[in-house]
Amino acid sequence: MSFGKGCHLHLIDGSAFIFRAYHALPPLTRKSDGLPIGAVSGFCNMLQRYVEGNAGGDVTHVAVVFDKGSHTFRNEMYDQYKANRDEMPEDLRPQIPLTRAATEAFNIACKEIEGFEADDIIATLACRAREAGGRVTILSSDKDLMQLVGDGVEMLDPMKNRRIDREGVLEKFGVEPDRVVDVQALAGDSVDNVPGAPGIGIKTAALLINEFGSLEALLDRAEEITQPKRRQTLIEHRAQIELSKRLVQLDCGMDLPFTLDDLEVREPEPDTLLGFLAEMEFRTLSKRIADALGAEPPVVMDTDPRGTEVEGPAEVPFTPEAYECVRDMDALQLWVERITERGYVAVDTETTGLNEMQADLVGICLAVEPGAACYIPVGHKAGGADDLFGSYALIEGQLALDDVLALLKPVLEDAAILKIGQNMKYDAKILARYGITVAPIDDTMLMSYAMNAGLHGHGMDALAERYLGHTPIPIKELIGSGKAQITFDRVDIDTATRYAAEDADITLRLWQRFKPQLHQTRVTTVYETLERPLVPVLAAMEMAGILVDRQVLSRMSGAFAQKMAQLEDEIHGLAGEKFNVGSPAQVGEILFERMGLEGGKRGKTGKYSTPADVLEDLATMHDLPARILDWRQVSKLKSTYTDALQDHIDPDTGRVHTSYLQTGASTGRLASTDPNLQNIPIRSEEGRRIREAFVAPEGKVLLALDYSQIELRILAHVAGIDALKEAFRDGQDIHAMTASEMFDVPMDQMTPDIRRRAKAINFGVIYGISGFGLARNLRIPRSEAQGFIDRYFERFPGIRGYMDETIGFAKEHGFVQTLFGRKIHTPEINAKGPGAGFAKRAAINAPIQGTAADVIRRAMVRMPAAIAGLPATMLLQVHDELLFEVDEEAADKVIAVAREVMEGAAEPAVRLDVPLIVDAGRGANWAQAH
DNA sequence: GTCATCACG
DNA sequence: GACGTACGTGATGACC
Repeated sequence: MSFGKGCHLHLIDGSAFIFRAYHALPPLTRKSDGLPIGAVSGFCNMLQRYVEGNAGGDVTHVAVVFDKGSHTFRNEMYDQYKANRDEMPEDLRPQIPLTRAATEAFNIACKEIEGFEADDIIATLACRAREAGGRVTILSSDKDLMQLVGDGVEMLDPMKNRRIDREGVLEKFGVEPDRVVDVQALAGDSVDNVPGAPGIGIKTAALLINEFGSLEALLDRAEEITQPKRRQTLIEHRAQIELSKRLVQLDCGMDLPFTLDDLEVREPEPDTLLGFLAEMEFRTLSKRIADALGAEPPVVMDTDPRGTEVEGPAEVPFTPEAYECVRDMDALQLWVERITERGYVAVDTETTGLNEMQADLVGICLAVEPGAACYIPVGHKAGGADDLFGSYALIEGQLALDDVLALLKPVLEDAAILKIGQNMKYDAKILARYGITVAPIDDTMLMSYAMNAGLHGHGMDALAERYLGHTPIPIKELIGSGKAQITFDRVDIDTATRYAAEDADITLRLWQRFKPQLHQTRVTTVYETLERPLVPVLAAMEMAGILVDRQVLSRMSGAFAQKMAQLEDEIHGLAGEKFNVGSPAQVGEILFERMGLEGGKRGKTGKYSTPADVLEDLATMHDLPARILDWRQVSKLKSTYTDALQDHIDPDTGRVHTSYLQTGASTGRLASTDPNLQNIPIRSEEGRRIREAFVAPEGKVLLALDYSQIELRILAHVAGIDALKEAFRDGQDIHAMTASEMFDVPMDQMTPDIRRRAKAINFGVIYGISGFGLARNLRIPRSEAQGFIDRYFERFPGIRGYMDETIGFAKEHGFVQTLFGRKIHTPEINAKGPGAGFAKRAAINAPIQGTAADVIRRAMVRMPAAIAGLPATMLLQVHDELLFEVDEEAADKVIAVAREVMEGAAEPAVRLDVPLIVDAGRGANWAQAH
């Protein structure tokens, strides 16, 4: 129904509801984890009473409106606005987002707009509804809203159940509703810290307004006032009074990203609502609402006295003995039928190792419902030590691998059957080597990451423990650890069945739990666009690998070994004794005790600390620390790169296959392991040469495309820094521009040193700058560094605001968000002590780093389709860079296509105020491509 | 296994 | 007024 005559709109002041609920109830906590939940409970009860009370009434549209952000346009006018408000109580803060979730669960429109008070949204909606000819009831007792009353707009105090109409307002303010702001402007408001006119309260104000007709008339004709004191006050404080009026005047003309029609009353969806209530563990309310909806009351988890969750009666217990070991094709066929009927299955593979390029399949597990899981052994072996040839033979009674795969392949590739895994990339890569392309997939690890990044890890053991109250069988119990470790194919089949099938069972249970939560926590888009589709892309990159020239590395290793030996002799000579240069403890001992150099600081283990910057300072006084630094550099390059990389060259492909952790970094960045190809040296000339070992095969070239200054560009956008935006749009040297602005040096007189300082500050801002950090980085006194920062904030206003808003948001919600909606939780943000400093800086950095990470993820997801048909393969991602291997002739074409994808990756979801620019290079090796 | 160090963005 | 600080990662060798 389109909103118009005959419609009745209810506007609920959500923030007022929350505070009422909070103060009305004792501090309840959720049993299972101690989460404070009192206000949410009260809030839900109020919503339920509201819904019951209006059943069958004439209300056609309704919205619950909340405040959002601590900084509003009123703070721009008057920085003291609401400045005397107490901090939100610690135990209320985590409940705030839950009240939003509660509103959604009741299927009531939930509205909030960053940087606006609920009152302004309510005012705008009320005005629009009135203009459209409808009726409005505002459920609140806030006197600030009384200015809206009249012409079909009423208020209702939900606590006292008292209507407030024109008479009610007259009674309270002594004037008509349209003059309420005038009275408030004069009387001020100590709660909101609106100054008003000193010495004038509501009574006097009403008297004056009624006499002169309006505030403006009163102020213009203030000379006519007979009482000298009053006259003087009004004349003297005219500006303050006018400011007060602007502060109390509600904004009826906001731009809203929704219409009245969007607020139409909707029936709650029983599953969603009851699911939410069960999650909150509200037993009584769940029952009441289930009755009202005519639905089954949900099972609410119960807890034991230690606070760990145990399953409610409806949960299926874990019974490893019940898992089926599939040993004949008929049994397997039955599983295929069960899966096909259901349309989804949890899958887990067991292999001989963790390297997907080398490991062999040992067995496959399937689960279709809690407790119903099977294990299909295909590669268990026995024999060995006592065997004449030291070889192993397949154990009897297992299905043939080929038969199993032939039967499962159609299921695993069936577009109508969802395959659920925990870290599905691993299983997909294994199965890919057996000719199976697993799709479509869901991944519980990624679901957990999308919902809870920053809160906890996302490995299966941690998730099972936390969400199922179950400790899985540790793999160590099967294969041992250390030197005595065996491979999974040597594990006894019955034992393997209990362990392996349990993993599939757990995965299925986690999936059932997480699936509805994605929506409730509003990360469905993140999961569906940034996580799920990335899995096959990363799998393909990892399997492609990059060609590494062993000879180049080996030669470098040799040269490094010589150099180290030389340096070692020199170092021992300078020190006058032999010691282990690789031992920081011994280095500290030599430098600070034997040689008596100044400035030794002990770390928490009591040993001297000898990091590079300390040694660099000492290097001005003595040759020894300088040589130690040289040694360390060479040692690092040799051990971590030229030696270790050779061990990672795959014997079959001759290439290096890294593994990307999609859930490794809380910000949304990837992490690379085994080996880490995201930290190959580039900054030092010597280290950079290691990149010459990363090569393209004959006839091909490597392409490197990297985003230029992406994090600074995102900062300019999110903090709304016009000067930075303009500089980026004009393609200026951003650090030089910053330097020019800060140090008043014209661009044509810029020196490298001034630019260097500005660059450090630009980066510092992204990291949540501190005077201490900048001072250390630039090696200048702390006071000077602080001066730079102050000037930066002065010259680029908006940065400060961004930082404060971000920290405020984190304190209120417990997380921050990227432009694409990724959540990064900041559980330490309300801690006190040094942890709070860390958390604040991390909170400032996370949306910037995370948005950049989202952008390149979007580019990666789109890339395969964009370069399909071109002779090109995407090989590596290094945070802001993508590396490709392409046929030489196609290089130009691929650069053009890939650049377009990368530069347009934010769109259409986000339209940045600054262009994203991608630089490209090509060459026979990675060093040249840069 | 933890710490210190250092490689990258 | 003191605290103790740049953000995010992974690999290595030393040492317990």
